Amino acid sequence: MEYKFSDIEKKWQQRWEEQNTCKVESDPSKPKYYVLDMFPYPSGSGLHVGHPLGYIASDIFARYKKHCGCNVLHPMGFDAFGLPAEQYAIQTGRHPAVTTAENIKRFKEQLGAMGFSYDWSREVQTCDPKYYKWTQWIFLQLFKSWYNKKTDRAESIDGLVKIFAREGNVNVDAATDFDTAFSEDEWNDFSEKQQQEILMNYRLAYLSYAEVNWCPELGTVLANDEVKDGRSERGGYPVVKKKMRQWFLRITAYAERLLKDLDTLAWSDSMKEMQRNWIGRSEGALVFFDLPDYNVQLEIYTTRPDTIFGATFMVLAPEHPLVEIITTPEHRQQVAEYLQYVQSRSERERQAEVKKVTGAFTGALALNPFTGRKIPVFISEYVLLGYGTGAIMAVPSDDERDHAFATHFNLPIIDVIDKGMYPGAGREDRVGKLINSGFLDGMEVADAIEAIINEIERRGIGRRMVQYRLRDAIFGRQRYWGEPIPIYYKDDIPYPLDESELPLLLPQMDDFKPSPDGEPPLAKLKNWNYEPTTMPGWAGSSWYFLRYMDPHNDKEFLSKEAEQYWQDVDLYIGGTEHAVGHLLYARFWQKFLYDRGYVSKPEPFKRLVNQGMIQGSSKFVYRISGSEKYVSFNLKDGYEVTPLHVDVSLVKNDVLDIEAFKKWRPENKDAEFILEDGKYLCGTEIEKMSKSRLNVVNPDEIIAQYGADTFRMYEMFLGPIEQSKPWNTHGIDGVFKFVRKLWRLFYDESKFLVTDAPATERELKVLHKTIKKIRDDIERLSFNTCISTFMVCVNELTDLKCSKKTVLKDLVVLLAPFAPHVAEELWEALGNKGSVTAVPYPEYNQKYLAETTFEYPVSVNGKLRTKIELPLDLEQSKVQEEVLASDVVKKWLEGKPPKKVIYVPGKIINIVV
RNA sequence: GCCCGGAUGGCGGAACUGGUAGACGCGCUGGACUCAAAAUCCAGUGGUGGCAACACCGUGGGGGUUCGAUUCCCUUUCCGGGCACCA
Repeated sequence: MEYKFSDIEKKWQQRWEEQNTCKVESDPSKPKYYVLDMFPYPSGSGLHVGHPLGYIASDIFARYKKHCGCNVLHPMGFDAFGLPAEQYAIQTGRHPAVTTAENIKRFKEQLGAMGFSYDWSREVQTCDPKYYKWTQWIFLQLFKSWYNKKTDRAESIDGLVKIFAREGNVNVDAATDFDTAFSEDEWNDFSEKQQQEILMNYRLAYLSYAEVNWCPELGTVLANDEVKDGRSERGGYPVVKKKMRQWFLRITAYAERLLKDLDTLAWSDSMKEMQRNWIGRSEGALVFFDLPDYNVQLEIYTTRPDTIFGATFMVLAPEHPLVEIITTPEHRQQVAEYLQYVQSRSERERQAEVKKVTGAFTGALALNPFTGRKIPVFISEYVLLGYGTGAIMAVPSDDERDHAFATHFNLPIIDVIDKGMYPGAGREDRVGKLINSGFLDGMEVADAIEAIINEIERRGIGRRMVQYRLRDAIFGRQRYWGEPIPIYYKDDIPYPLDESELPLLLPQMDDFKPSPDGEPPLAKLKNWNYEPTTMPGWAGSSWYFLRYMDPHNDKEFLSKEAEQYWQDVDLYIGGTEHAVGHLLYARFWQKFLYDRGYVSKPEPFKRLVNQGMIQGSSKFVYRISGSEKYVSFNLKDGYEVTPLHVDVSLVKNDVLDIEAFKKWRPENKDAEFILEDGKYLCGTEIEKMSKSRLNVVNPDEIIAQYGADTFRMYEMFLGPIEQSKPWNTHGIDGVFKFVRKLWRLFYDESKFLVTDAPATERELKVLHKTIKKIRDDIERLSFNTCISTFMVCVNELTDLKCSKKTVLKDLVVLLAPFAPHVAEELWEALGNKGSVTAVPYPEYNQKYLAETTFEYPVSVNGKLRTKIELPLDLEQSKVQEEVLASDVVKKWLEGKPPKKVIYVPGKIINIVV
């Protein structure tokens, strides 16, 4: 009988569906295990071979855990709101709701063909009102909460109102920029509008004016992580800074906890490091510098207060509010020109020319509180308004940028650190001894920092301060295809919708082109009295993992019972591209919900694995400029050529199918070719897999040719999941051969070969060795070595002609997570009823692994000389005796006694002479 | 510039805590079957020398620790990723 994968796979996929094999319910009698994939954005081009890499890995692990007796939650859904569908709609006139639904259908078909064990009854789609009702609900909870620094958690805003009414805000320590004190009497006298405006400063979801990343092309603002190199991540359009009224989420309140709790997570070091850098904690001091000629103080932040004796000038960000006040009449002109220049520069230019020194003198002088000298105040774009206080004390002796600035403007430089044995050290290194620094002289940097901060605090001219680079997240988007924000306005005051009014449905619209002035599409609707911006793409993905636990609940976002049972994600698999976006926001929402008592775990994802990207190998043809002639790869150097992407399906082993190429596009029909050895060879480049690069390999084709089981195993066989690698189909035959070889242990051309004969010791050894290795390797997600182990096992069983039921039945179960279809088929062939999924995973028996003797490699001075068979756990003295008795060893020792004999049981014997 | 990774045959990659480097697969070479091809099966396959047994070299380069290093330490080159005027 032949191995007919397409029949087998169809049969089992159908049966799993009919029998609800993958459905899972809370079951307190079993331990839970939650395996999650990052749900995909359903793009119009469907899945390519790169997408399933992580899904296959998670499916193997989920199935494995099921075999181990766990109750496994392994769901899938779609991140269905977002820019691409809306952009596509604007170009084609097709409504995003329609195209999204189509795309999801296609994705589900493709996923189904790969035999994943998803419980589709738990599917979520972020654009479904039944889902986004609860996204809106969480937003309302954020709106109705503030962050109490005293208790270090989010609390109800109603509680805050009570405190205000009772004692004003003087005893309140909240996460806010608001610093105006008021008493209980003042609070009670404020108008409704004034009260609401004050409360807005405390809410975790709040409206504020701020510089935002505005993308005119997309007609919307973007979060920091959606901007790369001054361009939008989606589409690559220019981004400019713009001051706008926006919704924000106060993620900065959680900066310290988001940082600290990273230590509790089983994530890769690089992933944690990326989050640490993004949060960007630094310790330093806030210091006030007097401006004697004005009645104001300049607040600066520094991480190196010890260098204050070397501060010879100050620099403000150009947009700093004090610039207007302190600029002297004679410098007004210069400053205005400089501000003009700064304005004219795009974010991109500014980033590209960071080395360029620019700035202007305001004419104002500040007083260095420690040297007592008057120092000039400059403005320059190298100081950013958004970080610290937007002003610095410049220490040109120790800061590279300050030094460049001082040199350019001819300002004094005073050495304050004697670097000693670290002459190349910079300010970050914090090494050396203080000089020219009054009472700090002779101190090590670390001690000096302590001493100066104490002195600053004693004099009341500043204080210790921790600063984060993390900014509050902009939450509104001037776009259509997203969750409406459940806020309405009365007298221009924003109020939350009542929870009973949720969901606030996204109204049907046909024309939702963005306008360049920032007017959101919903504002065009006459009877829309709600907030006109919608939520960003990451809103729905910040909590979807919780909804899977209780997807159909229309009373709560998540019931207590479901939450208590499933708790958190045990294994999360997805790409690195979400390091500082989704993964940070999701942790933030989880912590918020934890504070408010809705979930019981402060972190959502215990273990995170980042699958690598599968790149495409793009193929190129070389057109001779100004002609219809194409020259083969190795001959192209003699010509002036333009490389053009060619569809990978037209190329086999770098050879172009010329006829197919001519038919491929009408403009190619008269193409001529300069061949080498009668063939046209294409060039290759490894790039990201994408439609535009014509290098997309579709999994459907591979599955049609080899079947899903081979496809799954081949993707795993390519290498470690974490590694990125280019797709190539060359090796897939090897995996396919393995499945057929396994099949041939069960069937030859005509009959079923399996017998009930007892297995030999030798066969059991092969089996149990395999069980142990597979179990160990699955646990550390080393699936590529699992496949190799299976191959070795089947090769050995084939050599032994072992078609014995006792051996094969364990092997089939062992293989089931990897190749579920063929495993089910063979399990049934062995006379078993029911799905193999329910069968316990085989345990290995130490008895069959334990060797009594071991062939020891014997080395002399670390060089392998011979091998000698010895009982495994022999005493050192016995070993010595045995080894030295050997003729070969005697020869190597040349009659001299050895200095030492090193014996590691089960590993090696080494003789030192 | 800073911070993380990584470098092993012709190729993808194995070697879990220092212990026989190159598992497994691809490719290649030779052979069997065949009129022939495909498919399948068998054997070989890191390099150099040798008819051979065997010897020497070998995990990007240099150095170190160790009886023993792909693995640990220092240094250097190259590649990938992230951040980037963050005070």
